[in-house]
Amino acid sequence: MTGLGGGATVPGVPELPEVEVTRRRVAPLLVDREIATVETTKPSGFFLTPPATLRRRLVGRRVTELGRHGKYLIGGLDDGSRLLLHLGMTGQLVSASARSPRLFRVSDRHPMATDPWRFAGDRHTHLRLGFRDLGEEVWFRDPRRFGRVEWLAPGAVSPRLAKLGLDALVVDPAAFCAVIQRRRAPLKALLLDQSLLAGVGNIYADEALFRARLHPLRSGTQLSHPAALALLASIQGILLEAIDRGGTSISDFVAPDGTDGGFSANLRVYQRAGMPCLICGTVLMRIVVRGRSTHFCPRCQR
DNA sequence: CCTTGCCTGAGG
DNA sequence: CCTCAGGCAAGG
Repeated sequence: MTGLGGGATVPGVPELPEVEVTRRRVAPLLVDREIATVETTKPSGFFLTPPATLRRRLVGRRVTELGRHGKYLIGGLDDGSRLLLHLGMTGQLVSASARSPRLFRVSDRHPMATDPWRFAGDRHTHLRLGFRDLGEEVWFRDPRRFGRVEWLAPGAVSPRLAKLGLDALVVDPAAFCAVIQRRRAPLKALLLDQSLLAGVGNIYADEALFRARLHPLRSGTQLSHPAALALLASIQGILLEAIDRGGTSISDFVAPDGTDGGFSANLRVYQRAGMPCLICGTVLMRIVVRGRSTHFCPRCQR
């Protein structure tokens, strides 16, 4: 998923599609199962809820559902409490058993597919959930620990969730236009703002702006209604495409043969600065907006 | 240095 | 309320 390629340059940051693909793959393992064991690493910023508390609250609970809002996974438990998971930059959920640890991967060509053992039981696995009557466990690995785990009491309001805007796949066109067209900030900044629209990260923001032919520094207020509608269509289109592909952007590895596993073939501007635009041949540019790398075609995107 | 999310402080 | 710079966390 990330940092595994040793020299790969495409960051495999989980955004909405990767989180949704993870949700779909993990849900069958969790839902309607009773949590029997909870193992963690020592307390750290990764645990918004201390490991000991987590253990006490989760053991014996049955998982009723696994939902998603933006980049957050939300596990529902049978006592009305919830378990919040955020994959951060390098988080991944792994299905594992003593017999055959297996990674929830996004590509059959991923090196993890042929070498799953390298991920078994290493020091980066911070949360392990075991279930009654099920050999397989669900592991949360996260080498950089930008990910987060939080237990929410029944009825508790999570400030993190409360701040989120509508999910990028759920928001309707009118609501999107209303929120984006009255903001003066650059479109790139607006798309990254999780309180406006939840789920879009750096990669898909750049790709969506390119497909909508909009300059990342354009102000939201400068968007016509049709342009705003087109932008939302681009965003949702690329997110759905990515989900269909299995969340390709989750990979940032270099395959044994030196290729990148096909990931960058799906990217038209992200990390392609200095290369020719696939549409017009103009050299693609990289600028920094809000401290984030931003890639675009100066000719196609106005 | 690079990434995300969160926070605070400085300004409009 | 809105915008934006800067810092933090973490590791390769």
